[in-house]
Amino acid sequence: MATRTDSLTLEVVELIGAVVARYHEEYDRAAAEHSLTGAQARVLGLLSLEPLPMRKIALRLKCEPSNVTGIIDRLETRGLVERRPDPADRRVKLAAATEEGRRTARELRDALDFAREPLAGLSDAERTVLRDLLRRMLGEETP
Amino acid sequence: MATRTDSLTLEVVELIGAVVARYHEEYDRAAAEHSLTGAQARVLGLLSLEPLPMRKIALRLKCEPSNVTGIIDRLETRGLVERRPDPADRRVKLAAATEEGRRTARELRDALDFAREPLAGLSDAERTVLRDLLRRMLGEETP
DNA sequence: ACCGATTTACTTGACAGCATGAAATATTCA
DNA sequence: TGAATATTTCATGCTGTCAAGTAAATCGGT
Repeated sequence: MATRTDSLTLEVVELIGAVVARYHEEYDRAAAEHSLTGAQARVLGLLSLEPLPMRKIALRLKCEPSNVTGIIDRLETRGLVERRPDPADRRVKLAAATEEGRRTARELRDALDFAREPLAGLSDAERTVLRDLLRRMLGEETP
Repeated sequence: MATRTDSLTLEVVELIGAVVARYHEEYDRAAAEHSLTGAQARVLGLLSLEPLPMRKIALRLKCEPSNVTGIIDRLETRGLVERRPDPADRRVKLAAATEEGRRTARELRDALDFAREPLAGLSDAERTVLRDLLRRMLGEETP
């Protein structure tokens, strides 16, 4: 298709690349302020909502379960996360954020300027348009 | 500010997170098809446009120069990149894509479906709107 | 114009984190 | 009992940082 060579599409792709870079910068910067890596911050964010079995963390991160072991190890060492047995299945271990972990996750969310700064210049109407375009891009038809 | 708690903004931020995840999936998948890591693919893409001194690669990647040494080492081992002296300054080494490197970079770009698939559902008018919104988000006022 | 001190470019080595894959253990389920 | 599942451990490779080292350019004072 002509899609690839068309200059408008190329520019949009380039802009998306810039957004991706910016997103990571902000995310890693916010994480580093709490001496966390990006991966640790991401997992802590997940666990601040609900405890999860290791297996499901791996699914969300799209990585091997053996990798999650190490990430949870580091968070656990720092007292941000704890492992609990799952009463329903003694094979699984639930990773849960501790009180301190939840607090850190909250501070992390608050420190993430990405939500505020770049979007601040857009009106509500523009954000709605952007939301709908992104939804369509991602193939989730507007419900 | 109310910006953070407003649900429209939150949804847009979440969608951007999804775009970021999708972007990486596609990028890493395309790179893996050529047995390259994401970082290697990124550097090869840069060098396929023009040779660059190690220092500038580090600037573009926002990482330490010592890190670039290893990435270029691996690409050089595979014959995709070569180091050349800079005639103007004997301290600097220019990394340049070889013929095979440029070919791989081209195949990589062609295999990157991100440009086609998610944008394919959008009309030209919609892409223009998206482009302008992204530009404003990134703070580059439309020239 | 020269020379020593500083700065710049790159590399090396040590170390931590993320990621994979294979093998081991414990538990569940058919 | 035997197959499947959840987690961990181990070996390995890549990315990233930082500190130290080498080589080359540049600057300032004479």
